[in-house]
Amino acid sequence: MKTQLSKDALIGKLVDVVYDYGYDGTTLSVISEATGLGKASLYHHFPGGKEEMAAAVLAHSDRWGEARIGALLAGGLPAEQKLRGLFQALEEVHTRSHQLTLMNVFTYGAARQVFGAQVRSRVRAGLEVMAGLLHACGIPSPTAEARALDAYIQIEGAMVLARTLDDLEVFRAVVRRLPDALLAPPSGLTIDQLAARR
Amino acid sequence: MKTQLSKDALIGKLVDVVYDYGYDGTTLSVISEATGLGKASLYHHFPGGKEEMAAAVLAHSDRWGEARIGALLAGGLPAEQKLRGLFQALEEVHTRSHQLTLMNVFTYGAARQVFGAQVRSRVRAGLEVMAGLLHACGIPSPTAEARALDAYIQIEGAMVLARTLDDLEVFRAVVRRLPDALLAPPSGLTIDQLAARR
DNA sequence: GTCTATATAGGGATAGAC
DNA sequence: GTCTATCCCTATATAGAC
Repeated sequence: MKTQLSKDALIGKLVDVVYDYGYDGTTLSVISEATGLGKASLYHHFPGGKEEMAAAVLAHSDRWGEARIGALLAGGLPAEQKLRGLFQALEEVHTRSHQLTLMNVFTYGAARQVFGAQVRSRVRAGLEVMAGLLHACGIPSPTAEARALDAYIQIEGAMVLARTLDDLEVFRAVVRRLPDALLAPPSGLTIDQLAARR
Repeated sequence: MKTQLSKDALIGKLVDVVYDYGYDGTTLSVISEATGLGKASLYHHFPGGKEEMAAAVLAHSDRWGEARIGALLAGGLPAEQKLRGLFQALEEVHTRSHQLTLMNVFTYGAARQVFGAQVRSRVRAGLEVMAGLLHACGIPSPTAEARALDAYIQIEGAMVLARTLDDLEVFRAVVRRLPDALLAPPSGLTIDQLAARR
């Protein structure tokens, strides 16, 4: 058979594996089993081997961002709806309680040397996008940047706790309450009023 | 020579390596280089091999908790000082911007099967301790539990972002502002007033 | 308690048939 | 485009000398 799996489907499997096992834990044997392809076939698609496969995972994340988030930002919605849509998109891609993130796959060990800088620049770009949205929602500039960083911290932390406690709800609750918390007027609601809004 | 490195010092090296490389990335070669011991010597100290070495890292974390946190909790300080001391202890152990955490080493891939449940129970215990302290500080019970979970989320998330951005300050800022945020009266300060207190 | 040497398995990677 | 077979290297682990 020429093709059992489209390139996109192949990369999709790759993404799942990497986010389950981490970079070092993702062996060619694991990929082979997950995709149904032999090791040599994997090298046909990715001559650069494991490193190129990991790069494909990163590139997949980029494409997803450009498609899903880019379309959202380019659309005619008001800034607040864009921000809320962003968190909705986030909830859509994190569906398993275990499941790592870019930041928890590529920022330590062997992967850090190769991909650390790339991940950093993507995160920085993401922080700017979120701060920009908050600014467009009326949050003054220094506060907007601080809240964007806080948002990332809480998102990543929620994923870590969800994985550790094996409870996806931990992540969902945070993602759902964050938009209101971020959009609160600079001297508005108390943290508990915000928590009660969940 | 009989002993170049005490068992405690040996485990200390082990801890550093595991928190730098993750479970899969921590190879015996890396450990050997970090400790100056040959592989066979490592097996003398840990007959169970890599798994026992990882278990020693977990046990080290337990001992640290019992010593550093246990003493704090057993002491005669008021609850608020105990809580603040807890965050101070946290800042003491996280000294490098890269550096993983228990939750980011043992909760995925091969390690998850072996150590996932242990880490989960330790985190649950930690959550109870923190909620108990908050309760003792006058935070009513459902709020205390929610804030304890939020604290863990922000701590872990801050470590992830600090590692990704290679900036330890990200972590430090969160750890320093958290005590005030957690101790705020249930309908007290706004989130920005809290942020301004950093 | 540490070492050298070695056994065995699995990792990444390639050649070449189909 | 996928496979089988194979290569080399590293990983974990052990035996036995010192």
